Amino acid sequence: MKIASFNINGIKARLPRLLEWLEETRPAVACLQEIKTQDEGFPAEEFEKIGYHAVWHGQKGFNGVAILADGVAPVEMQRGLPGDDSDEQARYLEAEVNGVRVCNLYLPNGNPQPGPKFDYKLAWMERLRTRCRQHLAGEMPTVVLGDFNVIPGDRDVWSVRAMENDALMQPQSRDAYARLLADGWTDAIATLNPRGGVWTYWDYQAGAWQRDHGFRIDHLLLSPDCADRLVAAGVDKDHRGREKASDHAPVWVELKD
DNA sequence: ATGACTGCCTCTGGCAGA
Repeated sequence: MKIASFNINGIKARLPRLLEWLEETRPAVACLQEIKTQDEGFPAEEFEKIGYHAVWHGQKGFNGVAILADGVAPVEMQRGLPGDDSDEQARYLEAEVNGVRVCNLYLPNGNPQPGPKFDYKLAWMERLRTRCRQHLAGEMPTVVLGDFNVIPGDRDVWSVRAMENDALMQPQSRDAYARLLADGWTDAIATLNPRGGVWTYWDYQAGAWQRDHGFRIDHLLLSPDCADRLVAAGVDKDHRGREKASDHAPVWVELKD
């Protein structure tokens, strides 16, 4: 089964491109981030028309995540990241699809750093690690995927110097990501591309796409039983170059059935 | 060059993004 993640940067603005991508690549599960709509505005019927059922967790104006499944209804298991009752941001949604637990996340950006937004990011990452450890202790095959807003290493960015002060690649952000992985998760794209040079995001500004000035922040993490089933993983890079594209490209992993 | 672009909701400019 193919499981994909796509930060779409606004579901209303992106709907034609999103439907096109789903029909062309037909993932069994598609996790979306930055839907930027309230629950009432989510266009579920547009996905139903092409055979996808959805669960979603929206918020007015920004954030928001959704999980789509081909021909089967995802069974929602968790809405919002546990660990802080005061956190109102719609950044996390879990569902079970065909025996696999899918954890879809939109991790806080954290800029500017230092500051309260960076503190929120790091605290969020600790909460995520706690949640993920619980999953590793359980029985269900699990994939944790989405926009992590972390550049894991220097080989994951076009220019270390250009990004050195960014929250996405501060040592604290990288250490938190490394600690999460060390608990037992496999970064699918990194495992299959050990030399790096794979980007999932290109800024709209400064001709970043045309110059291939990108970095890798969208990740697919596999529990050990899913890692044993890893067949392939990749980036649908050509979708970033289309008319009215998101600033992220879709990423995906193929698991043996 | 403290720049650059895009989407959202609308206080049509300010915020957020990364």
